[in-house]
Amino acid sequence: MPELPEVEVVRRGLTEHVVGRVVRAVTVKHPRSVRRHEPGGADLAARLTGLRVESAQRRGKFLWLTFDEPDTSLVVHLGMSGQMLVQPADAPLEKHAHILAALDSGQELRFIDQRTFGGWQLADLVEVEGTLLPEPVAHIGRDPLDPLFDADRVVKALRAKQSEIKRLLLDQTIVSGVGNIYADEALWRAGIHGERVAAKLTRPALHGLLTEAGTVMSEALQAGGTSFDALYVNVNGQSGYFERSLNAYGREHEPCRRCGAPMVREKFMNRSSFSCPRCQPRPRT
DNA sequence: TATATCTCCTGCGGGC
DNA sequence: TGCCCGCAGGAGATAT
Repeated sequence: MPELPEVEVVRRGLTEHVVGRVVRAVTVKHPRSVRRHEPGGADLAARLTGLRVESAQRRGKFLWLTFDEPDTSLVVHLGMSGQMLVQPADAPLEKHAHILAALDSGQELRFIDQRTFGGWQLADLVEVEGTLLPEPVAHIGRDPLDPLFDADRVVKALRAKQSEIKRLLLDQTIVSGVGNIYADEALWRAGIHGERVAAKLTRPALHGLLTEAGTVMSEALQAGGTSFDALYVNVNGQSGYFERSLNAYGREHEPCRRCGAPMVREKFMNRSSFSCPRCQPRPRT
């Protein structure tokens, strides 16, 4: 499932294979994949055709391409199962290939998305605190790998919240890029239970948690991302290998790699959370 | 205003 | 074998 490291792997792949190329034609095969582009798939296809890709950028889990047409961007979110593949135009079509963009290189950029949570949309670029961002990304906070990430500011924002810390880690407007997997990993490394109320955590504890979030995602990025199945692959169709290094996520009943206690799985926000009951004690009620 | 919950979707695995 | 159900989860919409 694509989180920040996986999205960054895709961004790098796009930089290598798509930047500098001209879009020759676009085919939208599934309307849900362009549902956030309000004028519709035909408009998206018409406006993309003829543009030269100038850069591939990212904030958190949002990707976007910029073009030789100023102020225009193509925002891509991979959702839960999205892939961006660059294939020869005559390669067999993948089952869930929903958008095809023919490039002047003779290759095709394909958006493949089994669960259709992701999608493409064209958006204007707007300036936010000195940085140009697509309008749909303007409200997203900086991620821990961003050179301008301001940990003091994020800690201050967290300490003003009466909500559980894991819920806040997943709130992309506060700190972006963290999904369910890396939230559990960062909390395990920091020794904090996800249901602790943020406002009751100390500043050093929150700084430590943010540091761990950045560290775990950096390590995952070096490994090429996390992959549990065929749903996540990078722009070349290769899977990541970081799942071998996960300490919390998916390890129910397995011994904690720090203290040996059996890891537990709990329901939180309609999804699974994995933690060590000894290293990450639940908050006192 | 802040916080919590619901909804979208598809493939897989378990139970019967 | 085939059917049904629960599960996975990002982010916007809706409810409290």
